[in-house]
Amino acid sequence: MPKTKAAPERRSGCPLNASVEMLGDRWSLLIIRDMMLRGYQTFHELLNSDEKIATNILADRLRRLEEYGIITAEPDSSDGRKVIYSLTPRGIDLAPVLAEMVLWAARHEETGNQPLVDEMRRDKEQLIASVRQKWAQKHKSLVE
Amino acid sequence: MPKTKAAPERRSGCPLNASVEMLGDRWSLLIIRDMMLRGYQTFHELLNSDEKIATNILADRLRRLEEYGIITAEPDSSDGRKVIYSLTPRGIDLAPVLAEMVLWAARHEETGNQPLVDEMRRDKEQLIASVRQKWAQKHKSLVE
DNA sequence: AACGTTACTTGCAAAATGCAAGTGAAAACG
DNA sequence: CGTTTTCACTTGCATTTTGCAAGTAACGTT
Repeated sequence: MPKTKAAPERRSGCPLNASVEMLGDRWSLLIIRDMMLRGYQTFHELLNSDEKIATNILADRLRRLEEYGIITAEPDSSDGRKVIYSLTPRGIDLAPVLAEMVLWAARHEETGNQPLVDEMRRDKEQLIASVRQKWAQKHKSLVE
Repeated sequence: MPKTKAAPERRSGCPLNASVEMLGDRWSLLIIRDMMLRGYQTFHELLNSDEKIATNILADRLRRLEEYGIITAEPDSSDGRKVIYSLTPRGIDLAPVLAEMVLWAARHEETGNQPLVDEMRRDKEQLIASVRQKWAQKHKSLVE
């Protein structure tokens, strides 16, 4: 299995630094959240995020996430204009990171999206498992 | 006189967005890593991170992390030049987030700091517990 | 008093971000 | 068929953030 391709020079070899260089900005994890939890798969859908990302930034982040092997971009077979973005196994593996970040913020701060938080709190492992399963089905349906 | 905390209007109410707005940059989590795992507590120590942060950025991030209640800044009682930065309970609660980010990067990519990764893999909960305990002692020793 | 430490600040160039408008290809409509 | 709409971007430009080098004020050491 190919790991990452010739990586741009990292500031250090620490794995946390690797994560931060790939995901440490104000948008990447929100895009992954929308794909993972809301099932968004097109540029247009991702533009409608609650946080109102700009089109050039979204295009840039999708390009970077693809480079990092976190998502894939494939032309839609039934609509030549559309591009279907999908999480790779590597992207799906970010579910625990997202879960811990949601729980951390919710623990100390008044935030919205209480249903999500409650579900995370109630059974984090179960939710992560269901995300994996949902995406397994999505990949299957894209092939069929 | 410290700046008044102005209500930092959030882009959305999602708890993940709250986390990202507080921690979503290339330095904050690395600073927290150095405090949590290496026990760094002064400006000078934090400057010696593997990733070579600039002094103005470090000062700015420490200010922000304090505003968010993730760390505290107290003058050193035995050396008037020094400021002792400490993780608050809220900061310590970031241990699971750090752990998952380390494990994610290590799972799919060649990175260094293998001892840390191995320890995380072997027993994540145990490591998080030991971080909590280490910091409990540190707080006690600061009071005594 | 002179000198080194410590925790910053300041000035400035470079890069990243954000907004508005535009582009080109494909689909949908009439 | 021609026109309009949808879609996934790109481009231009102003603003903000970052990064580097240098400076500074307070304290501690000798």
